[in-house]
Amino acid sequence: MLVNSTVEHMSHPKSIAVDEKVVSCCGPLVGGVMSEVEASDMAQIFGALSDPVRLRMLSLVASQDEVCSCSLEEPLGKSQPTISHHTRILAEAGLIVGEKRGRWIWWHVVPERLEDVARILAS
Amino acid sequence: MLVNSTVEHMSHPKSIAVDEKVVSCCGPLVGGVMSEVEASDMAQIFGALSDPVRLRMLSLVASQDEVCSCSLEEPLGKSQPTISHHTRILAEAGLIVGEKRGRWIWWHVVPERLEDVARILAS
DNA sequence: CCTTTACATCGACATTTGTCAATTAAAAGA
DNA sequence: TCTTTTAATTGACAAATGTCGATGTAAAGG
Repeated sequence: MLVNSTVEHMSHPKSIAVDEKVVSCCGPLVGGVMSEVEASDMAQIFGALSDPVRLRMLSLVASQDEVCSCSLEEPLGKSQPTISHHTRILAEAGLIVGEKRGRWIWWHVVPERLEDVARILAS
Repeated sequence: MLVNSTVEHMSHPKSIAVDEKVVSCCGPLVGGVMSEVEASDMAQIFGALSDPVRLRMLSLVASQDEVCSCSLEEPLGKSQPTISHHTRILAEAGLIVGEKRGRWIWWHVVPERLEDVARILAS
């Protein structure tokens, strides 16, 4: 999500089921069959990781610990609206966070979130 | 992939880059920016995990260690062609393997594959 | 053979997704 | 206030995706 440095933190809107029920406990191998709600929440996260541009974007953000949107256009070869579109999807999945300072938004990864997703798969 | 018990094992067709370069070493946080080929390979795997029906299907298969396609239709509430479609996508991502015995195909998960994907995220 | 059963394939369709040009919004500096 | 810069939003469009009915295929049993 996007965080304004002069304002309170926003919580991830769609991460409740994953955070509390799935991630903290176990992977899909345990605890019976996944509910439709759990499945939809998890699908949203994996959907954010299912695009090559977003995966390269994520690795770019991870390679430094702060990257502004403007410096993503050139290495990814995409237009400014497309970059904005993809950062939004990664942010809504809780994988990156943007902090607005002046005219720029500085993105950084959320390592705990990546670990959460990893824990879903390997119980 | 699909494995016929009377025939040799098939290797996963699209998993080379992930298996050798990404998974065995590190997550997206290390080793510079991801190449387009690596990103496409990983996106295919995450794409297989980005659908609620497939996630529930995976958890169903994981909950027992062998499930035939026919017993997936009812709990998932989808038609037989749709089930076939989704099993194929999960299998092409290397997440499940099907073994044909008689008229049935018995599916089971590939835990090592799940661990591979987990290792991509949490280096 | 013929029938039945389990699964794959095909064709069609609606929905979703990725993309960009054009425009809007907001922040900073002159 | 006016201009510049950075990012979000809108509108449009092609491509990909999920779904099912209809049909094809292969295995087993009469």
